[in-house]
Amino acid sequence: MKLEMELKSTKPMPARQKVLLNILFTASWLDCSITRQLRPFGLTSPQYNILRILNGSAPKGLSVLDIKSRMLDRSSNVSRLVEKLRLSGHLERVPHGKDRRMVIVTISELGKKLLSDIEQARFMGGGSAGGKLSEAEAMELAHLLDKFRD
Amino acid sequence: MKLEMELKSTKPMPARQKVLLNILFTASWLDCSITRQLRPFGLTSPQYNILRILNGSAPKGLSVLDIKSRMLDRSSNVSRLVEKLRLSGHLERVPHGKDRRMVIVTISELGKKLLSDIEQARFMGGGSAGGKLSEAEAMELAHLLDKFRD
DNA sequence: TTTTGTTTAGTGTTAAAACATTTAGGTTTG
DNA sequence: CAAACCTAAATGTTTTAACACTAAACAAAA
Repeated sequence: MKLEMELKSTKPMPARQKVLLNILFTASWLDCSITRQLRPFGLTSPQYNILRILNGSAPKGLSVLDIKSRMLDRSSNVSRLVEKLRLSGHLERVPHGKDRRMVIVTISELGKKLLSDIEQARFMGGGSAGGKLSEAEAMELAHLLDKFRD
Repeated sequence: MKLEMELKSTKPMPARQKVLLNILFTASWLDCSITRQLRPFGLTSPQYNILRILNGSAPKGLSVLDIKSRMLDRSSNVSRLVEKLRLSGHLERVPHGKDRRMVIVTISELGKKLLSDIEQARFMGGGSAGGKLSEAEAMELAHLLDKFRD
């Protein structure tokens, strides 16, 4: 559905403002959908984000700051999120050998299994967001978003 | 900067997944920028959203549910946000004549003034996000986002 | 009319975000 | 070396989000 419909906007809007609202609205819509998909697995979306980052850099781990710098939401409190995931057994924390201020965080086998379970549920659910977009359109969209942030 | 750079992503990603991450990242970036701009005015971004919705439908007011259905983030607790804005004098609440369950919310003069102050500060700051996009690109981006949600 | 169900707004509670601050370890410089 | 400074992680505190639930008013039907 078009944004104007979604927001029941009456008056016409300048294109740049429409884009701005559309980005915020689409992201909220998407995050809501992701949250719903993650719920049965007991994960929040920032937690999921961390697990995927760690999985991507496995078997090497990352420091807390390295994780933060790779997150979608840079205002996340990584220390507390990591502690939660450690308590649930999805990652491990080991002190850094050289610099004892740092902590190296690594995804555990249980964490990897959870990620693959989620992947599979998504595949089964078929609900892949953005499915209406062609490959070329997806690339164009990503490019325009990059340009938007410039 | 390109998304891969921002997220320090090493491995190549399928286009649709890249779009997904890009939408979430861009929205978080944008929301952070808006929050920073609103801070001096003592407004949060959902509060600002409500004031703009009410301003758009002034002089007629809207019910709490009508406001909610027009918000960017549909999970907002409009009752509490409205109460906050009422306490700060930026809007007014009057019970609906016919249906006493409803409350009609209207932006106040103070609320209108606040919006125009914010508008002006933005214009002065010059920091209009998406400034690098041409009119045509902005329209294309909005269209692709609409299609993404389909 | 009374019962049943529905809609609208508000509330209660828990968890998480936002933001500053602290603690501890490391680095640099006098 | 010691003092000042910087960096990484954790913590404290306040506000807000998330979610279910309640209360009141309306609507419909028996």
